[in-house]
Amino acid sequence: MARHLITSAIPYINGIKHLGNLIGSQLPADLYARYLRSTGHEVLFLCATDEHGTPAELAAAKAGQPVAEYCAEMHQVQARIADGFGLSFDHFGRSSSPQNHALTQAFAGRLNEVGLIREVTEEQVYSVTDGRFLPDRYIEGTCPNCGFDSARGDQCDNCTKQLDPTDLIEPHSTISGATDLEVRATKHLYLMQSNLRDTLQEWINSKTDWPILTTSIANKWLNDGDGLQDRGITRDLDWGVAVKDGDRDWPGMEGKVFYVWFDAPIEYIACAQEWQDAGKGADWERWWRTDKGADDVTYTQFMGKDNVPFHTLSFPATILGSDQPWKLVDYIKSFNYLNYDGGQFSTSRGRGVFMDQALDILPADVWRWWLLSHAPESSDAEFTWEAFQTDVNKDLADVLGNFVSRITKFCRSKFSDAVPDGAYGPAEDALIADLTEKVAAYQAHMDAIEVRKAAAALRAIWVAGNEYLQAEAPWTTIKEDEAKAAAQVRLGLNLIRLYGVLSAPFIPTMSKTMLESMNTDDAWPTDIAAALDTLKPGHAFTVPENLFSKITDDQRVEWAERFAGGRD
RNA sequence: GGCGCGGUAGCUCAGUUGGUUAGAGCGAACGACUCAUAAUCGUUAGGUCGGGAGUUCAAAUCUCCCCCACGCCA
Repeated sequence: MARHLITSAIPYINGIKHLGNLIGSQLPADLYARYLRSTGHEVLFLCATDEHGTPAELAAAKAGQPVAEYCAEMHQVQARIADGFGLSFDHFGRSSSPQNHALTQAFAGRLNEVGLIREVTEEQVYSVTDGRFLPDRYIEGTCPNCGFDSARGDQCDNCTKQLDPTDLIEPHSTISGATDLEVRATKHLYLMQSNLRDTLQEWINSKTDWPILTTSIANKWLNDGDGLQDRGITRDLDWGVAVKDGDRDWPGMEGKVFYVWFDAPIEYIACAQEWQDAGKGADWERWWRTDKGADDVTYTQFMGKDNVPFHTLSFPATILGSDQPWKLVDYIKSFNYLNYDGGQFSTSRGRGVFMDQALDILPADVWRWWLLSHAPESSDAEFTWEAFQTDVNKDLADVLGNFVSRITKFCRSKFSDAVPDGAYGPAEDALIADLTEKVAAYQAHMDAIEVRKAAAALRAIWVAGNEYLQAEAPWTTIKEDEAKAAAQVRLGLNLIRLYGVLSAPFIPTMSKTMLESMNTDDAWPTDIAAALDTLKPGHAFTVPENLFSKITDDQRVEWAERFAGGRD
């Protein structure tokens, strides 16, 4: 029994995420959390919404709501959908929480105390009409290079030339369209990451067991060009964590907030405080402070590859820079992207399936199974409706669902709604030996967080049951030796229980149905022979409804059409 | 243009430190079975491992060059 802290990258607040976002961090994190809990470990699994920054302000304005209200509402929406997918967070927090505000300010104060903060005065574009400084990408104008009339302040999308907002001809605000822009001086705080370069490099170098994807991205940022650069950690915005030096005011920084990428990862820690304050647990520092019990915690982070630099460098720079005994991440599991039918998922164009839509058309377990068994671990992966249909129909309906169906219905028609009595023989012993190996392989992949391989191993365990039934053919056996057929059926019913237990991390709802039908517990097997002897003769069960109805060709065609693009 | 991850059977992917006839699932063909969601089980077919050169007794696996896809950055 060990202690595991697990966090998923925190999704941004403005809108509902698509399936690519889901499989990129929350879903595999949930798989791992569920597996560790099932196998008897102590787990704290945290996630939250990332609520600060300009996009949230603009989304709120578009919705005609105050930003705090908008965020509170969207947090509820995301929480409900996460629940629908069975994401078993111990707490789903908010980066806008009072806990995170205080902790973020405390970190900034501490970093200032140890001399890792410097003040920089820079020139930025200010929109008089909007009454605010504009980030580069909210300024558009004509490209001085190619004449494209919708070039953004940071880059021209037409000729790809990198720009400064001041380069643009006839620049205007994309928020209001205002043209009364002026350049004003403004002061910001920079985290001196360059001072921590060697420390970070040494730390990254020590992580020899991390995925190549993770370390290569980190090394690129550490060594590319002039190496790791100092980073601005404040912004001229209203919505965010007010810049303070601990709990004191920060002279000259009035009216400014911390950059969203400074406060968002700190929410991983603050979320544990929220978890405690919500009455769900106690002693949060036992998970986060190595001087207060967290020295035996294994901390695993899950995220998409776009988040890797912030988790391998920026956030560790905050932690290491503080020189305080905060828990550092032990393992980063990063994912590539899931593509949709030959292209990218697109939030702006509504291309692909979004989490709420997915739950509208099919049970969560179906999505969980397909996404996890195709997790983009080694490279980008591809979602197509054809593959989705054949894969889930085959795996969930034909291999697993039909197994449950055939054995329970056979038992009911030839025996009763109770486990029949019969002694196991050589064939059953052989299956037990085979499954002992297969379960060990499954667990090895789960321990290593090899998601696809674990799915394949689990499927092989399901298939073994069908192989056994086909070879032993109780429907034939029963004609000459009823006791032997009874043993075969008893084993089959016990297999349903075993499958229910082992499959729970992937398909928790179907697993629950299986276990409830078998009227049994969910104790993780340590000995397969014992596990397959759990349901004793006479144990009553019920024949469940089919676990999963297949996706029809008509449905596939309709959905492919519906999700091709055009969502608002 | 630079950098990064990839390019293995029709499809989706495995292939650990180079070593016997390159693997799995799906799909296909054929066969078996009939308890079951026309499900299941078995057998077979199919790849000059992106292209070229090199190192080696031996390369999908190492080196160099090139091509392609995707991504990041200038």
